[in-house]
Amino acid sequence: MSDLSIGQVAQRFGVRTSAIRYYESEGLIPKAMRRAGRRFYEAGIFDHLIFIRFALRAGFHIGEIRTMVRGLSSATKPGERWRAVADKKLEELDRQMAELQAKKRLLQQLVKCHCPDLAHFARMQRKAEA
Amino acid sequence: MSDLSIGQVAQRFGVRTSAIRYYESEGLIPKAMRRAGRRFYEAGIFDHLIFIRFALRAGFHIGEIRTMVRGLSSATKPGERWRAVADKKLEELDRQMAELQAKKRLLQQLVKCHCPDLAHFARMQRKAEA
DNA sequence: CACTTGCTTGAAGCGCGCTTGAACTCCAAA
DNA sequence: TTTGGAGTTCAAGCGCGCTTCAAGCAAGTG
Repeated sequence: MSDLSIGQVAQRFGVRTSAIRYYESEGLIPKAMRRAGRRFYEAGIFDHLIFIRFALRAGFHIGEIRTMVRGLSSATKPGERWRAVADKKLEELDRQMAELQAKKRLLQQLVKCHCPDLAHFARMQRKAEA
Repeated sequence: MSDLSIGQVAQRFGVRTSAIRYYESEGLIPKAMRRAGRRFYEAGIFDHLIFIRFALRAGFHIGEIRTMVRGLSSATKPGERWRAVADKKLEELDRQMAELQAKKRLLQQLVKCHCPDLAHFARMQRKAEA
């Protein structure tokens, strides 16, 4: 049988075995078949892993990924259902962008101010707040 | 005496007492004077708290803030020493921005693809990687 | 047979900015 | 007096995406 052990899958894909077991425990990949208690995988597992890697890189959390792959057995096409999730995530990323911009603005204040001491800085802040 | 208890400071500034104790334990604010074992503060404490709040909002970690306030007793002006730290943080924020942009690009792929199933998505990904 | 290697499970650890809890002290009001 | 509220310290908890550890089992090799 050309089935792969968890170690082989992990090595080929470039993750640790612990990660794969974790994905299984979290329901991101189907339960592997067992032989003598050990997990064995068919080539299709890589499709799942590719999706997980993609989704993590795109900023999805484990729970969101679970939601996306759980729906795989449903009638509608994955692409359709994923779009809604992706759109929400895009909004979230935009919020994070705005936060980063806000931080940059603050930092530029700090760079501009040649503060002689804490009290001076605090007065400046209080003025800015008001 | 018009000194403030930790509860009064916390309420006026809008944080919990536990946060103030934590800042003290981490060396972000000077050790408060004690009366019968309890902390009492002068008005100057707010300058410190304002700086901490500002720095946290700007994305600094506790350790970085400690570095910034520890240097307060040094000869050079705070503004001067802070600038170097702020510049490094600005670079870090730019890296984070780039990461966010990368995530957005990935998400847009997902939105564009009307994937009929996982295998289709995986093939697409493999092609994109190559 | 022993030994090694890779696997199994469940539980605990990580970093970080606090919060929460347990067990205690101190002071003021009823 | 007793009750309550606010303070003290130290230790543990949180979330999250795994990793690491402990203790043991299965299969192949000498």
